[in-house]
Amino acid sequence: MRAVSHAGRGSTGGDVFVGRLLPWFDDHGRHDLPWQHPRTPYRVWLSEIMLQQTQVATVIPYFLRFLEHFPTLPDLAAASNDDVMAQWAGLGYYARARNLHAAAQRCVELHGGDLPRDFDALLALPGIGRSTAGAILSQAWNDRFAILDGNVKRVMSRFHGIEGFPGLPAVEKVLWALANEHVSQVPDGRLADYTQAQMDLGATVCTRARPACVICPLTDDCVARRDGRVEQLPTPKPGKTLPEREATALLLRDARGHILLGKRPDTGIWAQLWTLPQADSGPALQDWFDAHVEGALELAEPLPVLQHTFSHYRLHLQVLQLGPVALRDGLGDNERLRWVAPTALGSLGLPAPIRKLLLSLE
DNA sequence: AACGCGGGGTG
DNA sequence: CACCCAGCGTT
Repeated sequence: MRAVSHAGRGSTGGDVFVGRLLPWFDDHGRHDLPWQHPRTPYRVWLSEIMLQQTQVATVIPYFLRFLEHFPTLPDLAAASNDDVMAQWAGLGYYARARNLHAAAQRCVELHGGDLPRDFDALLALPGIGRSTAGAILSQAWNDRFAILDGNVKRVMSRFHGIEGFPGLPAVEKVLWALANEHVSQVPDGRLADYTQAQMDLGATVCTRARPACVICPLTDDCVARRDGRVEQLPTPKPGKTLPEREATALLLRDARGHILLGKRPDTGIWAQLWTLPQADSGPALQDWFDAHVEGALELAEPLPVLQHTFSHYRLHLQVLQLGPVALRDGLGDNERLRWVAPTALGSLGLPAPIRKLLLSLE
């Protein structure tokens, strides 16, 4: 993939990502995690399953206790389901424990009581997906397989400046391609370290919040760092589509060119701010107009629809412009409704989109 | 493609 | 309190 040969390699042609990550891991990576000593397939597998969506500090005591109860894979396979679930209790995502137990039994039936050293055979075991299979093969046997977990997605997104939510299939495809390209450049015998190095970097340096770019070994070649987009990447999960609401507002002027503003109620959207008279529906707006204004609403000129996003809905606001008009007798110039000179708008509390609209018209 | 699973960290 | 995470299986 061209993106790698450009961004991932220095002028010498080596892979900068790999070349800087491995020495960093030797000096600053984590080398004393329980599943690293000894780094057997069974222990690596167990750790990888426990670490799915769960942090290292949480996993460690469970991992140690679990191994005391089930020292080997056949021990686990032979255990009762209740015993396995009891050892898992508190870790969450209990399907992981069910799958772990079932996979152990399958390994006894099909693979002589060991985990298979084969990507497709691992993938066929319940609870093992593409990333976990790669993690097991690379960590347990130094085989050349990439991983793509949350850490790697974050590191890759930043290092290569990849836009788009990493959960989207199209984005994930790009990230897998980058991960595969890098892993092809890792020296023989260092695949286990490389896999751990990526996770360590993501967990301790290239963190979700407040990444420590100053001490990052990749900082000189990181696209997000270069472009000042570290805080923006990876692109966050898109929020659920907000409900849409529509409303209509009136931009009324009097003979002096003053604009009619009303004060919002004490509660609700835009509470206590001054804004244009507004209604949720056409009839409601007509009613308000007839009660307050001398003139014909039909003559009002529609402005481009304003779009404003609140935390819980998106508002499309149709503003109708009309003037000059006068208020009916006895209305206006009080604490809830008044004519305001354009020059005085800046000193009132106006909702941001309304302020922007009014100032753009002057 | 979207969702459920679960407990813990984080702003 | 809302959001996110060392993912995977199901729908």
